[in-house]
Amino acid sequence: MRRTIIIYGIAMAALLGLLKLVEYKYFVRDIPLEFYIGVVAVIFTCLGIWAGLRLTRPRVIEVEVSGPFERDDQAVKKLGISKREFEVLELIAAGLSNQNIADRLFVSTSTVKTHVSNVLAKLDASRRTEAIARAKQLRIIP
Amino acid sequence: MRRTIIIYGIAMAALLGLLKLVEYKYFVRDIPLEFYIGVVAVIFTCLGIWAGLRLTRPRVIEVEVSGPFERDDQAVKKLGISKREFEVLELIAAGLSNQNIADRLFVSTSTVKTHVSNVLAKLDASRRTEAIARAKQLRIIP
DNA sequence: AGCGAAATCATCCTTTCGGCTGATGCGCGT
DNA sequence: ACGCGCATCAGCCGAAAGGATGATTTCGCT
Repeated sequence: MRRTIIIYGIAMAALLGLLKLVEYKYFVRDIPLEFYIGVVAVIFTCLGIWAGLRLTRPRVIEVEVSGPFERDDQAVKKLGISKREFEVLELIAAGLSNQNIADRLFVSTSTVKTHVSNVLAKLDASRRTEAIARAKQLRIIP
Repeated sequence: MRRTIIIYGIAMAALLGLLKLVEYKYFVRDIPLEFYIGVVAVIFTCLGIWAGLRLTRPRVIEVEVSGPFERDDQAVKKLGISKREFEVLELIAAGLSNQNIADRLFVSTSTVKTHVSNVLAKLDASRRTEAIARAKQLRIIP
């Protein structure tokens, strides 16, 4: 989150600087102001869309039909797995890498690694694939 | 979606019109260009965020039935996964490391790695966790 | 207001994985 | 006999994952 804001700020600053430069170097005054504004509008619209998507929490997905899968929340609680850790566990099971997870949850890979380590410890696993297998077995993921 | 685009277009046009108006009426040239640009950037960033969220909302996915599991041998054959490779895939899904698999199948880790690589390629995955997810989705493992 | 649990991030180090290349042996079918 | 698919093994390299530890921030609850 912080990172995105920073990146956004930098991009904004860079763009303004660039515009300033262009203005002085190439007599931008000759370009109609509307065009100028239009370019900025388009660029920032794109940035806005990007930022908006980035900032939005991953919509969970969920589906369920048929399968009589029912999460054993009891087990989750008993193992002491926190909410965030559980999210990470789900993404692991979805086949994402730490980097992928970090991007999706909008945190650093360090954080993801910490969560992963905690999950592994709590599930008594030493590999993520093992964690998936155990979690499935314990009925805490489909 | 269509409506969103229309609204967006109208908003953009209205804003540009407004700016033009302001420009002529109140000598906007006196206002520093940077400030001008900044305002536009902020406004369009917000619009971008709003539009982005609006445009990408509904993303519902599938499916799945989970009754008694039934392997889709068709899929396995279609993917060209050999017998041995399939064995390895099952052990991967069971959470074993390459070393574990090698021990269990009485072959070297080199062999296991080769099989794993082939499986990954055939499932179009780049991590074993991804392979597990895809295999599950394709109903070739439970 | 303050305590404790979560969540976040970082660094260092080791192990495991994955990609690539290349090689050998075996059975099967034309 | 020859080609072909499959299974087997090896070595190298870089990337990803895992373990250990410490620090800071945020947040819920009392």
